[in-house]
Amino acid sequence: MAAQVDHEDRRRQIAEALLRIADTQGLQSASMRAVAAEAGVSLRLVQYYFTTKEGLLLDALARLGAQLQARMEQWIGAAGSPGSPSTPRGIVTAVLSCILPTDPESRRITRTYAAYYTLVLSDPEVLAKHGTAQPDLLEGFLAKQIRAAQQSGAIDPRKDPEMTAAGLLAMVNGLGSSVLGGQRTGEAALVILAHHLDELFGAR
Amino acid sequence: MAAQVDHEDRRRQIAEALLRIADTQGLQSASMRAVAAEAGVSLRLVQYYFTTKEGLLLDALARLGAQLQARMEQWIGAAGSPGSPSTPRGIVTAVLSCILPTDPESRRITRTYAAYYTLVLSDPEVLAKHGTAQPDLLEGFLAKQIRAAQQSGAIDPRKDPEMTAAGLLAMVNGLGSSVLGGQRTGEAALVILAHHLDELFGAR
DNA sequence: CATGCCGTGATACACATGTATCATGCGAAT
DNA sequence: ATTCGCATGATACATGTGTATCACGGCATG
Repeated sequence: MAAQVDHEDRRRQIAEALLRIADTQGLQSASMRAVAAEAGVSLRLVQYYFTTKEGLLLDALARLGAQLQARMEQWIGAAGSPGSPSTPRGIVTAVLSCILPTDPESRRITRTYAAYYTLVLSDPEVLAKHGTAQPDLLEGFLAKQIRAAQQSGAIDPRKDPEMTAAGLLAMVNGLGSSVLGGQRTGEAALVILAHHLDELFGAR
Repeated sequence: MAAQVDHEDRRRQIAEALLRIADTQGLQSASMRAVAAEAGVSLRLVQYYFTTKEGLLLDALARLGAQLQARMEQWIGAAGSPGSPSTPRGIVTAVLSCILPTDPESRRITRTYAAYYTLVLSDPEVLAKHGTAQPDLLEGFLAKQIRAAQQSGAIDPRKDPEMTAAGLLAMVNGLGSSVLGGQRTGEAALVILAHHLDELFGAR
């Protein structure tokens, strides 16, 4: 039987309020009361749907992960739409540059992830499955694309795919951090990434 | 006249207690009382030497920066001691690999910096001068070393020094984050870095 | 109609936190 | 020797926090 109100909708509404606060003011400002106010509901409601704060944090993090994944799939799809059908280079470029905080959406996602980062460091065991699974998968995916590019002759076959993928991903992460820290603009980071991708693939 | 007690000593003692807590439990656990307890002094003393908490945080951050810089200079010096006198490649390798969280000391520094990172994101203006100056200087320094290596023929002269330096630094940052997040061991990160440095300089 | 349960509001509670205040001791300068 | 100022201790205060409790309304089912 359908409940009187849509629970999932409520949960989403509250969790996204949490993410909004984490983005704009950091996670330490995301108190239960602040989340309730941001979501336009009472404190009791937040308690009702997510019994504890940890539950709320975890649920919101899961949603954030889903958002990032959706965004990546969208960018990968868009990479092969107008021209050639999804060359490895296009896919790698899409994945990496969609992580970089250039547009408002990616800025939001990156900032919010950064807000969670500190939390993970002080509470390593709680978020074990969420934190490590995603990056490793991404790294493997990139390595596969690189290997494909090597077989089609686009990349020097002497390069190690795993190491190259890991290096690229780490670089994008670091570039993202520098953008968030205000040291560099998002466009500048994108230029640096493009430069290195140009160097990796034989284009000149 | 010399004060009854050495103020600088006390300040250092308290600030390092703050850094110790930030390293092990994160900055959000570094309350004034916790810092006082860790330093073995009364809460009043912490208030006395650093009137406000913000003052304490800033002072501790400055000390952390000094520690990192000292460590880097030491590693740069050690890079040219046994063999050749400080080749650019040695310097670049030393600088980058000394940032990576491999030994306990660098783990401590990196973790503590990470703890401050979130703070900078939510309070961008307070730490404006401290946050942006250091990385930019480092990047320029690395670019200079790369340019020198190009002139001595060790690096492909067609590479852009600034972009290469920025990319390397970002990569090391990202690698450090992955190590702290438990995704990778410090040695693994070092291997990846070495691999990319081998690729940059012509060695094979 | 009665009953019981789900959704929701108001409020309480215990605690931690940053900061301020009051007080005291102790060395030094007049 | 007295007085003044620095260093330090004990404690108070206002506020924000996560969580728990009590109470009430409405809808479905008997």
